[in-house]
Amino acid sequence: MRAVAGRPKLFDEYAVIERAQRVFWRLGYAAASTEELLAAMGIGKGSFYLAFPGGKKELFVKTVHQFHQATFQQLAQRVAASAQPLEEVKDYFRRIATAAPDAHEKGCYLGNTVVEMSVLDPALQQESGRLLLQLEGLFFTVIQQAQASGQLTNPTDARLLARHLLTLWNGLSITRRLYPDNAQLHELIDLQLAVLH
Amino acid sequence: MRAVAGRPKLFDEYAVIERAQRVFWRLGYAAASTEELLAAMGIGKGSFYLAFPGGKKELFVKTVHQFHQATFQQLAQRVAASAQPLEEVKDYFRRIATAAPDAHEKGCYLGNTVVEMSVLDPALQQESGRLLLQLEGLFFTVIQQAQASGQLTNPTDARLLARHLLTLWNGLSITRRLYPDNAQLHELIDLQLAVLH
DNA sequence: GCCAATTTGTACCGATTAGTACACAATTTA
DNA sequence: TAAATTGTGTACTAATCGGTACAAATTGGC
Repeated sequence: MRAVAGRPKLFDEYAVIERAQRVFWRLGYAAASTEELLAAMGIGKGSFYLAFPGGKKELFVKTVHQFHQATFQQLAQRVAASAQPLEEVKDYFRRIATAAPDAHEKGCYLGNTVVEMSVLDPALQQESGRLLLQLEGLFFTVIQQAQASGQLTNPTDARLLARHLLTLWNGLSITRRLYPDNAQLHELIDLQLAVLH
Repeated sequence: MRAVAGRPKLFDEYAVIERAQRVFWRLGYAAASTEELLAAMGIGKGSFYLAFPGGKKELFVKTVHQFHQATFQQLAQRVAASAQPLEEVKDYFRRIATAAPDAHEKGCYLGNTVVEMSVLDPALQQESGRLLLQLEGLFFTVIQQAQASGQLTNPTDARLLARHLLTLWNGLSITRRLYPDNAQLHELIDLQLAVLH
C-alpha cells in the first residue's frame, strides 16, 4: 500500500474501538460520556471526530460490530473445528458459570443494547437483534447436524431448540446479575441444557 | 381523617405515579425527561417537587414499587384462589404470547431496570433484582406444593425449577423483542414449560 | 375577614454534554 | 525546502436537563 501524505495516526483504530467497547459495556450507551470514552481510548477530541465523524453513535455502532465479529467468529471456529460441535455450544453456556463476578454484572453486550436502544435508536436495536439472531442461526446449524448424525436424539424441531438456547442466553444475561454464585448458575445451566440429549 | 388547612391537591398520587410508570417503561429512566414525565402526569414542577422531594429518582423508585405491588399481588391472588396453582403460573407465561405487539417491545419493567441501573444506581438495581427474586419465590412455593400434591411429577429440586422459570421470564423479556410473532412465542414458551410435568 | 398552612405555576440557574472551530504539528511528494 | 495533506490538542458553543426560588392561589381554623 502506497504511503499517503500527511501526519500518520498515533493510534490503532481497532484497539481504540475495543477500549471504548469496554466502557460502553460497563456503563451503557447513554451513561458513557465522550470525556470518559476519550480518556479510555487515549485520544483527543480532534482525532476522535476526524476518525468517527458520526461521533459517539458511530463509535458505538462500531463497537457493537467489532464485538460481535470477535465473539461470534470465535465460537464459529470452535464449532467448525470440533468433532462434537454440540458439546462446544454447551461449553459456551457452561463457561458463563466460570466467569469472574464482575462479568456477571455487565450481562450480554448485545442484549443490553437491545434493551437500551429500544427508543434511543430503533434501527440500532434491530441491528443488535439481528446479530443475536445470527447466534441463534449458529445454534440451529449445530443442532440440526447433531440430530442428523444421531448425536442428539431429541426430535424437537431444531429451529425451536435454537430459539430455546437464545432465550436461555438472554435470560442468563439478566439472571446472572441476580445470582453472584457460580455454583448455582452451573446447576441452572445444566438443567436448561438437559433438553439437548 | 381530619382535614388539614391549606390548598388541596389537584391530583391523585397513585394515578400520577402510574402515568409516570408508563413513560418510564416506554423510554427507560435516563431517556425520560422530567418535562415529558410532567406532561404525562399532568402536573407542574411546583407540585412535582413538593410531592416528590427526591425528584426524578424518587418518582422512579415509586413507579417500580407500585408496579411490582400491582402485578405481583395480582398473580399471587390468582394462585391463591386456584385449585391448580401451577396452571396459573403456566398461564402467566402463556399470556405473553397473546400480548399486543407494542407490549413485546417494552420487555419487563423490572428486568429493564436491572439492566439500566447497573451503574446508574446499584442500590436500585439490587432492589429491582430483589423484587424479581420475590417472583421466583412465588414460583418456588407453587412448584413445591405441586410436587407435594403429586400434580407435578418432575422430582427436580423446586428451587432449581423456580430459578429456571425466572430465567425463562427474563429471557423472554428480551427474546420477545426479537420475534414480533405470537405464534412462534407460544411454541417457545410451551417447550420451556414442558419441564413442569 | 384574616392568618397559617399547603399547593400550584413560572421564571430562572448551574452543570453537564455532545459537538465544532481552528491553530498547530507531522509526514509525503515534488 | 516548499507545498499539500492528514492528524492532534484546545478553546469554545449551543442546547438540554434536573432542580430551585418564589410569588400567587386555595383551603381550614379562628
